[in-house]
Order: sequence, then C-alpha cells, then structure tokens
Amino acid sequence: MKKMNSTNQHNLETIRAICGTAHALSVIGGRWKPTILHLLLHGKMRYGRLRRVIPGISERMLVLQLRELEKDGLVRRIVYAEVPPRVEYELTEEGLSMKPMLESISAWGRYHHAKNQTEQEENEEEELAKKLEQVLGDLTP
Amino acid sequence: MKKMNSTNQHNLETIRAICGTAHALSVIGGRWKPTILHLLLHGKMRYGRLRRVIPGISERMLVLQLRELEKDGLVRRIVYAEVPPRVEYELTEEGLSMKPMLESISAWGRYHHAKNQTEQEENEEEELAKKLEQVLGDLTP
DNA sequence: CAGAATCCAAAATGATACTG
DNA sequence: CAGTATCATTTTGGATTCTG
Repeated sequence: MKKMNSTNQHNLETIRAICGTAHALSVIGGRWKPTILHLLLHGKMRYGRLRRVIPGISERMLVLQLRELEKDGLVRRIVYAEVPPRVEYELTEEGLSMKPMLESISAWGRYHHAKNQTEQEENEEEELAKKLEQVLGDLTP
Repeated sequence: MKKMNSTNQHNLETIRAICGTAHALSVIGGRWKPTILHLLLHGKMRYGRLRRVIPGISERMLVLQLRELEKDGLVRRIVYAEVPPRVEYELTEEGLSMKPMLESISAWGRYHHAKNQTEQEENEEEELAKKLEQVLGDLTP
C-alpha cells in the first residue's frame, strides 16, 4: 500500500470516457465554473470585473478555471495590445451550446433547494415542538 | 495566516445558496453519483449489485455517496428483515424528477466529448503531418 | 450480505507576495 | 491590469481490516 499510482486518476478518466454525464460535470464542475459561465452567458467580461463580481474567489482560482474552460473550448480569451493591458473573456459557440443544459440544471437546483429548505424548517419546527412538549410535560402532568 | 477557518467551506455554502446550478451540482456531483443515479433510473437495485456493476468503486465511496443521496431525498433505502440481509436502493419521486436534467447533461456531455475527441485527433494528425514534412523536407529540398 | 472504521494519498482550494 | 509563483490547508477518494 505504498503508491496508489493514481487509481483515483484512472477511475476518473474511465468514468468520464464512458459516462456523458460525468464528462459534462467534469467540464462545468468545480466550485466556480457555474458562476463564471453564468456571468459570461450575459456577454463578454474583463478579467478584473469577473474577479470583482465573484465574491470570495481568489485570483489563482479564477485564472485556473478560466484556463480550463478555455482548454475545453468553451471560453475565448481576447487580449488587447494596450497599456494598461486589457483582457476579455467570452463564450465560444460551443460554450453557448451549454445554455439549455445550464438552465435545466439551474431550474432543478432552485427547485430542490427550495424544497429542502422548507423540509429543514419543518424538521426544526418538529424538534422545537418536541422540546416544548418535554418542558410542558414536566409542568402539566 | 495560521488558520483559514474554512473559508473554503464558507465559500461553498454561499455559492450553493445563491446559485441554483452550484446547488444542483453539489447534489449530483462527486465522482460516482452520476453513475449511481443512472443505474437507479432503471429501477431499484441491491447494494451488492451496485458494487459489482460499478467498476472500480470502493465500498466506502459507494456507501458514502448513497448516504448523501439519501440525505438529499433522492434515494430511498429499503432494508428487508431477512438473513442474510438484503438492502435495496431506489429513487424517490424527487430523485425521478432529475431525469430531464440528467438527460440534458448527458446529451451535452456526449456531444462535447465526441467533438473534443475529433479535435484531438485532428491535432494529432496535424502534428504528424508536420513531422512528416520535416522528414520529407530534408529529403526533397 | 451490507456495511462501519481507520488510516493514508491525492486533488482542490485559499492566502499572499511578486511581476511584465 | 492581469496575471504567476509558492506554500498552507481543506476536502475527497482509496485500501484494508473488522463486524452484526
């Protein structure tokens, strides 16, 4: 059990190759990609603006994710030969082809999130009710 | 710069709360969940069978992912009081509601995978052509 | 059979300082 | 401005052993 010689990596690659869903998720997955893609769906954007509007992202992550998206052919990087430098990012045609999928995911996500939200609240209410019952039980036998 | 007290965790939660897509991805994401969900879309399945048909998954991961899916209300765990024990897993109604989304993701994934595949081959052909040119160039000035 | 528990490796993310 | 480089930390995944 010295080296696992990346069974991990191997498993990942295998699954990506067989399963379309896994492949898609590996492309749009990661913590920040959904947000970046969402923003770029509305039009091109400069690097600095992206950094400022995405709350909490580090420069390292932003560049990294952008580079991956670029490598996957979803995002185009446009460099203007100016000073101070200016770089814009925009979706390619292939990137735009994700729109229906992204909307489908987003819709289900919001639906599920809302549902779980209310369930949680119900659970909390139940717990509260239980505690209340205990307390009251002691007082009113 | 001692403790980051999980800015990581915080960022994740924030994004999940704001962005439907990120929330959905955190639910169906992970290396094995797409495969598990895909299998369960075809009907209920026993634990052992899941383990056997998913190539390369470890028991730990299988149980872990199933538990998460259960917690998120997508999968139901059915225990039969028999010996030897028997446990089956099936999608809940909420789990089934993912079907259109999953198909949309899978379709795009396969499309994108195929496209990148051919692009890679084209690149390889180009490289090959270049090398060939170099070799031939030396021979036929 | 279906898993729980433990321990370790690898990948993802974050903070920060520096540069053309 | 738009990054790059480096290092620390957090999270995820895998192997193995044990149990009701």
